[in-house]
Amino acid sequence: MKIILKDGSVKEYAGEMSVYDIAGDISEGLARVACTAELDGQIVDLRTMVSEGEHTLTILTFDAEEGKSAYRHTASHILAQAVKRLYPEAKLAIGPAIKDGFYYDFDMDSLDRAALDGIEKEMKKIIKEGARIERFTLPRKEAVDFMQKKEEPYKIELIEDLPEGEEISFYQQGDFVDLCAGPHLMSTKGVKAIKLISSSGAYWRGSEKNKSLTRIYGTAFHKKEDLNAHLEHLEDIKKRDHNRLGREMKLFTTSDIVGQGLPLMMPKGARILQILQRWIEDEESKRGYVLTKTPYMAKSDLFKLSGHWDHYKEGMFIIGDSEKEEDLLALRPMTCPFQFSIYNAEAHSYKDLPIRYNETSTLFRNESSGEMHGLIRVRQFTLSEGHIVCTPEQLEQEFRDTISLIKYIMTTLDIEKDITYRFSKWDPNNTEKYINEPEAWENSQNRMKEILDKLEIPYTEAEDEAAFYGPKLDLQFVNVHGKEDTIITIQIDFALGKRLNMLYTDAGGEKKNPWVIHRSSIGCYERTLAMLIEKYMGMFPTWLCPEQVRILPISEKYADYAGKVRDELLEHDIRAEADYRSEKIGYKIREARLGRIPYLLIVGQEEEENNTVALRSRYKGDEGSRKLSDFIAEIREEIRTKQIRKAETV
RNA sequence: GCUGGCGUGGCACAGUAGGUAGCGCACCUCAUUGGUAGUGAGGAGGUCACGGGUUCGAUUCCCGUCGCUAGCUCCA
Repeated sequence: MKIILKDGSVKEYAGEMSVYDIAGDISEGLARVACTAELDGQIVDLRTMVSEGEHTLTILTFDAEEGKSAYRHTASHILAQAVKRLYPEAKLAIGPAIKDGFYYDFDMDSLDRAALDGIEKEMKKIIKEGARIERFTLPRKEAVDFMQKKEEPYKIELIEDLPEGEEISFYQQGDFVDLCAGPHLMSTKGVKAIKLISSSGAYWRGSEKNKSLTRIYGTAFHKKEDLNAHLEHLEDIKKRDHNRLGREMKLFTTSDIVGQGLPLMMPKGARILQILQRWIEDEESKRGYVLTKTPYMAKSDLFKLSGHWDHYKEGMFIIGDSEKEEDLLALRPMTCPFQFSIYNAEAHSYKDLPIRYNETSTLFRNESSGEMHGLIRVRQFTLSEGHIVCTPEQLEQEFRDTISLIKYIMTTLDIEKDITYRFSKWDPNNTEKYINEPEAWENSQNRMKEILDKLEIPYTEAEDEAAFYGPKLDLQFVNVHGKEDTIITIQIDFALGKRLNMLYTDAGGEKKNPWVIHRSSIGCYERTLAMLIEKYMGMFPTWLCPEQVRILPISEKYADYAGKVRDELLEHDIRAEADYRSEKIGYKIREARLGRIPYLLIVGQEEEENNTVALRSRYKGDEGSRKLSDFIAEIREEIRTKQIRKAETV
């Protein structure tokens, strides 16, 4: 047979050979580090026998994504083996490789850190033993019998769910056998550096209706140094965690007695939200939006009409005694029905459309207790919420304009590279969650897809992620923990206009239901702030800083001048504080040192005499002395243009 | 909601194999200080989240509640 390697060179062999043996023939070193291979475009196990004929073959090592997967998947089997040795009664579920590591789910009691350490030790022992990993297959019936004998009910369920005719493969290392599609390394010895990270609960097959299993997370690297670097990196990114940084920077706090999911914005945090909100409201106004201000609650009748009562009741705070239902009020989880009521307060002609409503809208959602997280998942939040009411002909242009607004916001905040687009569609089988009008769903999803493709938006599609009334384009952000959240959303709504009987008169005098775009521009302010904290590690761009300049007199003698400088800055809308207490200089400049206050002005005799300031910035460090008026002009320009400057010194 | 972990002065943490608690930073007072967490002296601040149980005695052990947190599930 003829094997074409990735560098184009050709090897010829007589008779069948395994991928592993070919790797060994290329070089012994390559065989040692081989994790998996790509044979004729398919990822295959190293044990795969290559038949006669011409083939292309690339040996994949830990450096390749697929290699990492195979490597870590093998590590997960070692984990499973170790667990079975220490806890023979544990039942195996599944154990895949994931980004940066692997996990394995077991039906067993929960584990503490000491138990994890014990398992980790056993894993290292297994690696040292270096058992060969063998692959074999069984017919379905025998596979089930085999797992029955091993008393592995979850594995039996998995086998039974495999499509008829699919090859059922197993991997064995020593006395441990696992149902697995592979690929795997050739020996447990191949796994060099492992670490168990944590354990937690996880539902069997991801459904809360099923049994809760114990999941163990771990990671594995080819080199010890890389593992250590990764662990350090994990520690490092925790320092960006908005939940930690936001509290440390006194942006927000929480209180047991106030309640879960109800963060308290402290003066600095509130300041940032105010800056963002003013900016967004002004920007939207420039783009033809009109502001509304609607109630925080409404009679349940409104939500029954809108469909929220049927599709979103679980997520709502209901006020009043549910026994006397006619009197029930509910806090609003969304603004739509309110803005629609404003629309309905007058008669509309097609000439009025589009109408773009926006509101900085405080919303309430009764999230389950385990969902709350810092500023990212809360029970009360403020959304830059808007609804565009338009004709079918206007839909595309309005969608375009919405995207353009969002892009402007993301560019200004410098987060456009940090987000991904998700086209969220309904699931026709989930009739509980969605308004069941398949035709309307098809129609609006097609409409959205068409627009997205035209705008060349690089999106991924997601089933069963839509709103109950229509498809969404979600802008996704990944937080420091690697968890993805929606930061901004644009939705096409085919349903609520009809439900709430929204109408306009078209050119022919006919009454019609308009289309509605639900959209956020900057998202929910709390969540967006969380993202900005993590993005900037607390070093916000100057225009967003709650404190932009701090003035420090070198001795109390110059406190007056420091005060004068501060007043002058405040006069020019620059947020400045002066600190007279010279014994505090050291501590007070800590934040400036960390880059959280971008500018530090030091003043003494020389500065007072010449009306100058000695400037230190996070951008350039010691920038020397300059005229106060020059400094003011510079910083004002930076704030006005919302510059994103890169910190060169911190 | 589920499965873990955690909850000690404003913040970040020690500690107690059960005998009612400390450190650092911050805070207050005095002195000193012309240069980037300055120095010296002194001081205040905690019923160890809350409720119950076991015990002669609980911050420490057990149970419950609340909150924080990592996942899962669900969502902006």
